[in-house]
Amino acid sequence: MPVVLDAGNFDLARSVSCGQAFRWRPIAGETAAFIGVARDKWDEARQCGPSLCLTCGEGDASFWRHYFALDRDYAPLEALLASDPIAAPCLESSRGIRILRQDPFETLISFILSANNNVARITGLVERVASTYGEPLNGGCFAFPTPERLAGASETELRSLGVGYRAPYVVQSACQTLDRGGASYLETLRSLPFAETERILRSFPGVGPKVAACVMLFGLGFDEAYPVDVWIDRASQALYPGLNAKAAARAAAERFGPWAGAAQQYLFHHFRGNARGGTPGVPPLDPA
DNA sequence: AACCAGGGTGAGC
DNA sequence: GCTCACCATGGT
Repeated sequence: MPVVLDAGNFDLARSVSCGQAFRWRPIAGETAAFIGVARDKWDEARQCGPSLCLTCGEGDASFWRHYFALDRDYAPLEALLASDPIAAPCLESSRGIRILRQDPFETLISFILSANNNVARITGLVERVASTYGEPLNGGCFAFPTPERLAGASETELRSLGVGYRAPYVVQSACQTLDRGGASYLETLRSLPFAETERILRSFPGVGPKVAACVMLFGLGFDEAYPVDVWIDRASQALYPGLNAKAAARAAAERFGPWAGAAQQYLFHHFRGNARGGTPGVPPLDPA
């Protein structure tokens, strides 16, 4: 029995394709329909106007409502962006994106793989890692591998999947997760202060400032985390033309406060989208 | 054929 | 504290 969730102006395609999650692929022959995996569940998701339609049973409805953050009102973010003449244009291209509530270990490994890489290739990497080491679910999907499984993976095999020089980072970070208590340890980071969580995450091999911010935002619920990659460098400097990249990013994060992470995602999607051909009818931000 | 992609590490300063 | 070469891989 399908489930229909009230989704407001939630945009499924944008939310699962904007580079925050790597486990959703479009269903051939349909528009705005995706099959994806989160934790130990897989599902088909379809945009049905202002609703999100799922093929799961009623018992999983609350899980997906939480995963897609349908319980949260994004009006304050939209107002914040609309009030800035530079940021306002990204509303047209990014409205409806929600920060998904993903599994911390999956985000940790996925964003270790993201280093100096691009979204399309990361998606393929994560998919191959999952199907090689993950538990098979129904529907031909695979759960993301456990820390135990990846801690025992061989670097040679990971390299054969295309992981490249990040292979030792994956194995060692999985080992370190295991040493500290497994996947549940990462969950405990939610209740720690921001700076303390960042410090701990950066002690994992392959985790620097950017990856730590992604894990905190996408996996641990730190809404004020503001991951800075090459696109956000450019976007931040468009917002603050006088400042260098680092100072501009700091100013932007402070300006958006508890909405910094979501604002970052809207900016990322807008800037990256413009570089990839743009959204028809939507003028680009001035990169200056 | 260089250059780029949701960067991090280690060496040298 | 800071900068910089280097790191695999595939697409343009």
